[in-house]
Amino acid sequence: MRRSAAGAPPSPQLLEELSQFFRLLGEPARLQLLCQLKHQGPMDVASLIEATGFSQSHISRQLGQLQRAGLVRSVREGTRLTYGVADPLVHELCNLVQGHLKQKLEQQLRLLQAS
Amino acid sequence: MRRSAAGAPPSPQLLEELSQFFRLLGEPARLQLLCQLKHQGPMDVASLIEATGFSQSHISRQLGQLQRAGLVRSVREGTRLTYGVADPLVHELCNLVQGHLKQKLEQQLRLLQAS
DNA sequence: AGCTGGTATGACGTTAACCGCATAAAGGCT
DNA sequence: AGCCTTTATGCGGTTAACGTCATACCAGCT
Repeated sequence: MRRSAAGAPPSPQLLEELSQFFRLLGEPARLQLLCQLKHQGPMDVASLIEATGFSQSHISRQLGQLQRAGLVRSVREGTRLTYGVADPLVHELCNLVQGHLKQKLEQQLRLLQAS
Repeated sequence: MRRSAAGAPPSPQLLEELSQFFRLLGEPARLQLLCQLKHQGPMDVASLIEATGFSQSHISRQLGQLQRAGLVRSVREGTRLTYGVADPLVHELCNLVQGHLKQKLEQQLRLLQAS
């Protein structure tokens, strides 16, 4: 067992899928929609428009992508759709990254205080 | 305590930083470099060029971004630099997402078999 | 059926990111 | 000092994604 070598090298295809997923969260608008849904619970599109100020078509596109990725699920209520988070994954990811960002800032603080 | 409402609503600034971080991993080239370093351990730039086929300037730029994000750290060895992963975070993130992708595929399989 | 409210989608301008080429900057030699 | 090797950076073309407008689609109602 080699040191520092973890698992198998990821195939190009997996690499592409992983980066494609991360790219979804790399767009502030989509991340905002996800956080909004996480924070407020399921919402219909009209509420999302009101909450974010985005246009209807924009929201529809973003939610479509998120739904295809399995992050969000829609339920019909009469003529309108209500969207909700379908997987807590995003929340966990954000928490992990947030912890990393915090650590980085603390480190920078220590460097400044040491000078 | 409200149901389905987790934590505070993320500030626009945090949202931007989070998405910026995810955008780093949204580029296949960067993710490949990270995985390469994770898999092989620390490597110098020449080895990375050989392993990935990317141009020197390209690699330098990507590693620069990753280093500013605190994901990678460089050590001078004479005239050349050796880069290594500075945070296991990316590995954890990829594992989480990979699990999600797997689950999604299994679900699609079940849907096909049910038809 | 037609009509209305709600959502998705084709087309398109605009912005941002990638990526390579050439070159500058930095460190190590004689 | 000069020279060479290695890495970083300004510049520019190209590609991909965003975001809007207009429009098509879809479900429910009279």
